[in-house]
Amino acid sequence: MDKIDIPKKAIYRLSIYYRCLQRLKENDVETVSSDALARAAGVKPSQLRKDLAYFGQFGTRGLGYPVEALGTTIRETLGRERLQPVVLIGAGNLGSALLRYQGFQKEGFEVVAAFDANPDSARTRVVTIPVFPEAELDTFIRDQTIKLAILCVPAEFAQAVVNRLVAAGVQGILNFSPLLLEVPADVTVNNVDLALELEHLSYFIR
Amino acid sequence: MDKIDIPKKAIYRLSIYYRCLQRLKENDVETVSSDALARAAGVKPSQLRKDLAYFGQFGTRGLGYPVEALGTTIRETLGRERLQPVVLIGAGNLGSALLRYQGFQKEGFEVVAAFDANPDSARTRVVTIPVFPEAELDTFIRDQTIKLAILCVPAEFAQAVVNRLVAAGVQGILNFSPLLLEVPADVTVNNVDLALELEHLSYFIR
DNA sequence: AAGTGTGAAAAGTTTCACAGCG
DNA sequence: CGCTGTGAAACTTTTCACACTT
Repeated sequence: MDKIDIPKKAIYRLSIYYRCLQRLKENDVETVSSDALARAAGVKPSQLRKDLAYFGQFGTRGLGYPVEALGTTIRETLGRERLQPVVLIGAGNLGSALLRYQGFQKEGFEVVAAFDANPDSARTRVVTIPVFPEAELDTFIRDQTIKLAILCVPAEFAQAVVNRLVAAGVQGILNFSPLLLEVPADVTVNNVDLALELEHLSYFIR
Repeated sequence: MDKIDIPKKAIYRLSIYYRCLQRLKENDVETVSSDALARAAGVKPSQLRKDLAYFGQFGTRGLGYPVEALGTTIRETLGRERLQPVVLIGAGNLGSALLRYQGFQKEGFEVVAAFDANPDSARTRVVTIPVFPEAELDTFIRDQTIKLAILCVPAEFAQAVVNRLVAAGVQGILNFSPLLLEVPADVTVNNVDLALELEHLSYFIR
């Protein structure tokens, strides 16, 4: 894998480009210039071209990029050729909202199961995704070879749950606990820290 | 304001340091070295020192940083001396979960009101924060001089709502719509794009 | 002529190493 | 002596400018 020298931020942008390409495809656009796609994605054209160049040559000089083919390539690059199953741990307030959130399915992720210390609680009954007791987490992940997990448990349990997830084979964790998680180098953690984001904003208002 | 040449990422880290300092304070620690605080925050000691140096000199050589005083300074730097009122727009699935989310209050933000096209919907009844019809948004923000908003409306309405927020005086927006928002230069938008974060992870699993 | 691909410059950020202070 | 503050070096990422292809 020569993923080493590609800026991490470029990977994020790839997802954004992919979304824009999908919209273009829906509108039956066949070709798009770096200029137009960059504007849609909110980046500079030169950056878009540089980002795409990390993965190969996709454009035709004088013409632009083929919408469909570029979309497919990015999809494959992101490892999204096939539907990724995801589990969610902690179906509390935020967790159960995420279970109902349509954005994940819309982008082609399937939340196949949720786990909670108290699976019968009122909140979890609303959703159609099955909620299992937390104890079954390890075997489920192993049996279904799940690689992605969304973590919504209270901060004090987060590290313990992460250790179990990692041991069971999870390689990517979307973490909503405001906490620094310790994981081996081959596991990626993405932190979504809502209070932190709000705090960051408050610096910029005068 | 000489906020110009401070790395944006340093601002994020400031919030993290602040949290760590709060924990230390709770444990009655009076002084902390850059080494210890950096480890708690998950950064290199040299980076911590550099970050703090952007704002002045707070440490005592040979000793470390005073926990309480440094906390206060960071708090002021982040513009958090006083409780910041926040409004939330769009009390749907995700929005109403955020209304119930305790993390914001825990970090000293008060979500004072929510607005929704359909304020009487079942979901919004659970929460104690008042949910007003969307039409009252503009006057409320103006009257209460609200500067921060959390945006959870469906993507197709997001830009229109943002225009109203900005016109009413909002300067910071925490945006949960997977959409590029257009705002004037003096308004800051923080995007939390959940599907994007998951997609990003899927690149790193093999 | 239009628009990509890319080396090189610029800008931004992190890390180092050590002088200097308590 | 211990630990901060900081200039300079190293590294990363973005932007530019233009050669090159269709």
